[in-house]
Amino acid sequence: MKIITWNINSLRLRIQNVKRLLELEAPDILCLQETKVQDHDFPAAMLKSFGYEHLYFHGQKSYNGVAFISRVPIRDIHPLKMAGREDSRHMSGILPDGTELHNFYIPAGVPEPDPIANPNFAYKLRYMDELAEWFAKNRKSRDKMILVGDLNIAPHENDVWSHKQCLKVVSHTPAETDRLKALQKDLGWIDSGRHFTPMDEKLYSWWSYRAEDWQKSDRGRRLDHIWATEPLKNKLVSGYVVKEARGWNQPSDHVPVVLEMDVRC
DNA sequence: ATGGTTGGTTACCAA
Repeated sequence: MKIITWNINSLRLRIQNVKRLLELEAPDILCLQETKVQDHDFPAAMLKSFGYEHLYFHGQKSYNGVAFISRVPIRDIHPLKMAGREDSRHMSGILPDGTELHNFYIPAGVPEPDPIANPNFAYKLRYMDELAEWFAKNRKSRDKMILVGDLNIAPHENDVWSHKQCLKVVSHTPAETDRLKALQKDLGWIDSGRHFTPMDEKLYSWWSYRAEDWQKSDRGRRLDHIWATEPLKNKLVSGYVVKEARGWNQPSDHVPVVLEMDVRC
């Protein structure tokens, strides 16, 4: 089974990029964030024509929005709402083998990393706190689960281009990285990105639109993640990012993150 | 210290 997560930053604008990824990587399930499309405008016919029959989406106007583009049916689709808001930032479902799949778009929280001056950052911290509470209360480390998404946090030193210069930049502040690491530790989640790429190697999934040349400056961050719980550990086969997607026509600022597992779905 | 770009919507907000 191959699962991909991708912040598409408008599904309708980048439907041809989605087609290209599906042809290139042929995932069983593509998990999207920032679809920016309401459910009645979701490009279902187009995605079905790409060979993906099972579509699940939870969108809203202009912002946010998550989806599963799948070759296999996913049951018990369910959105979680955090921090007292109705944002379309999560959906979960159960795969045919019983694994629970969670797809998150965690608030970016920009621009200043100050919860008093910046309500967006306060929302992000509260979202993280409630997320940790929800998993602690409702799930166990022995549950077969995969968690993917744009978590908007680069937890480790080599998940950003400069640890020192990013410490006060939203996505790499201790308030955020401590919370993400605690969430990971609680249920013993395995970070597949770092399972397959050593900690001392730079690994990014996002490059800003604002760089003159994203490749040359290479000021990336690893904001997108795929985690798995312990029962799936010995099934993990490979994990990588599709960096070339950042160079496609009208690219998303995020690239797809891939996990392959030795599991039939 | 600042501005740099993009997308959705349609005058700015979110990232």
